[in-house]
Amino acid sequence: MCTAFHNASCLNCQARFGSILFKAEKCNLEEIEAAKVCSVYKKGQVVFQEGAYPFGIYCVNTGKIKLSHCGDDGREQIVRLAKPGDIIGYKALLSAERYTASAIALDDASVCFIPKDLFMSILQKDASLSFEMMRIIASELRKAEVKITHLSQKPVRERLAETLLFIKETYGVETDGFTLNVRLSREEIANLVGTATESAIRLLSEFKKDGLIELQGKKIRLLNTEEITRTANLQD
Amino acid sequence: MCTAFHNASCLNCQARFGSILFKAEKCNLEEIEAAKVCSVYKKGQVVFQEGAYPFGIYCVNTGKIKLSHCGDDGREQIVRLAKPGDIIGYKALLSAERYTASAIALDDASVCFIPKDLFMSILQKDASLSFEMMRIIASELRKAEVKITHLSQKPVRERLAETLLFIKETYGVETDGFTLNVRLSREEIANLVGTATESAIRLLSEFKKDGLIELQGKKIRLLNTEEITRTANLQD
DNA sequence: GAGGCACAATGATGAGGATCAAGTTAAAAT
DNA sequence: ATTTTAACTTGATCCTCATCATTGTGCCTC
Repeated sequence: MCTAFHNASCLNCQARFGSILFKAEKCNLEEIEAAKVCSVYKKGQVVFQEGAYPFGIYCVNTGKIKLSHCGDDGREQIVRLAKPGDIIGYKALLSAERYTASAIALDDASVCFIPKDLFMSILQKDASLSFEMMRIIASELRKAEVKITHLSQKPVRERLAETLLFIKETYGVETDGFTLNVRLSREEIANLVGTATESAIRLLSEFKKDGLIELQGKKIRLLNTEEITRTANLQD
Repeated sequence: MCTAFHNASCLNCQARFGSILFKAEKCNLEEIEAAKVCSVYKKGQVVFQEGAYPFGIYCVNTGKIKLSHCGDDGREQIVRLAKPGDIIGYKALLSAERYTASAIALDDASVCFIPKDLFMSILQKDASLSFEMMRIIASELRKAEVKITHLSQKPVRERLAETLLFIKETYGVETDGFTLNVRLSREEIANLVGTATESAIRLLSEFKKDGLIELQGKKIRLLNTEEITRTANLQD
C-alpha cells in the first residue's frame, strides 16, 4: 500500500509551508507531532474515500492532492486542489459525518495523519488554532460561492480560462515561468471546470490556436496570461 | 431607514432559535448582548451590500434574509437563505475582505448587529464559540460543494425539484403542511436554482401539471414530496 | 374604472454544449 | 518490439436551455 512512518521534522515542515497547524499553541503542536503518522501515496492512490467515516485529518506534506466529489451519474467533480501545507478531510470531521469527497494523489505525495480525538480536543481548547481554521474554511466557502455563481452564469470557455489561472495560482509554474506545475488529464481538467471532457479538449485547442497556451501532452504552458484573464472575463 | 434599538431579550432569542451564539461562554454572551444593536428591515431592504467592508456580523432575529452574489453580467445568484438564529456576514469579517454577497430581507425582518472588534476578540479567546462557528461554516461548505457538483452535472429540472425541497427544509411550511413558508418571486427561484427565470416558470408549471405542486400567485404548495424527491434524483 | 407597472406565463428560435461515434496518439504491459 | 490499453482528438448530431418577443394577470395609483 503505502509506507507509514513518523516524521520528526514536523515543525520544520509546518514552518516551511506556512501550514495552518503552525498556528496552534506550541505545546499542542508538539502533541500533534508526537501522534501523527506520515504516509506516502503513489500517484492515483486514495487518501480517503467518499462515503467513509473520518478517523482524523490529513496534512499534505509533499505532492498534490485532488478532492473530488462523485456525482449521481458517476462523473466526478473536482472541488478542490490541495498543496503542501494544506489540510484535508476537516469538513467531514468537524460535522461528524462521512466524507463527501474522495482525496486522490495527483503526484507521489506524502501526507500526515492526525487522529480525530487528538485534533478535536486540541481544537476545542486552542482558540488560536480554531480561529485560524475558521478563517481558512471561510475563505474556502467564499471561493465555493463564487464558483457556484460562475457555474450558473458563465459559459464553459470563460470557466476554462478561469480554471487555468486557478491551477497556476494553486500549483504555480515550472522554472520556465510558463508551464503549469502539475499534470492533469483532460478529463480532470473538465471535471474541474464542470464540463464534458470533449468540450474541455476542444476549447484547449482553440486556446492553443489563438496563441493563449501551448500544449505538449499533459504539459500546459500559459503563454499569454493577460489574454487568458481577459477570456476568463473576471470582474471581481 | 430602519429602526435600531437594543434588544434586552438576547438570551431568550438565542435560546429560542438555538443560535450559534448560545455556544459562547456566558460572560462573552453577556458582553455581546450589551454591545449589539438590533435593527428592523422592511422587505427588500439591504442589510449589507456586496463590495462594502464589514463592520461586524449580523444575527437574524426574526424574518428571512437572502444572500445573493451578483454575477459579472448583473444577474444575481442566491447563495444562501438565512432564517432566525442564523448569523450572516461572517465570511467577509473572518477573511477581512469585502462582502462578496449582499444580504436582502425577504420579509420584514429584525437583525442584530455585533461590532467587529468585539466579535473578533471574543472569537479568539472563546474556543467553544469558534469551534461551533467552524462547524457551521464547514457544514455550509459541504453544502456548497454538493451544489457545485449538481450545478455542473444535473439538468435544471432536477435542480428545481431539489431547490423546492431545500426551501421547505429551510423555512418550513405553513400550518396546512404544504405551502412553503416564504414568498419568492419566480426570478428569485431561478436565481436560487441557477437558471433563467423563464425556465423556472416553465418547469414550475410542468410540476403543477404533473400534480407535484400547486401554484397560487407566489404561494407554492408541495403536494407530493415523494415524487418531488424522485424528480430531484438525489443519491446522497 | 382607466391607466400604468411589475411580474407571470407561453411561444418561437437559436446557440452552446453534451453525447455519440470513430479515429489517432501515447503509454503500459507482455 | 508487439500487443493491449488508455487517453486524447476531431467530427457529426441532438437536445437542453437561454434568449427574445408577446401576451396575460394582478396590483397600485390617480
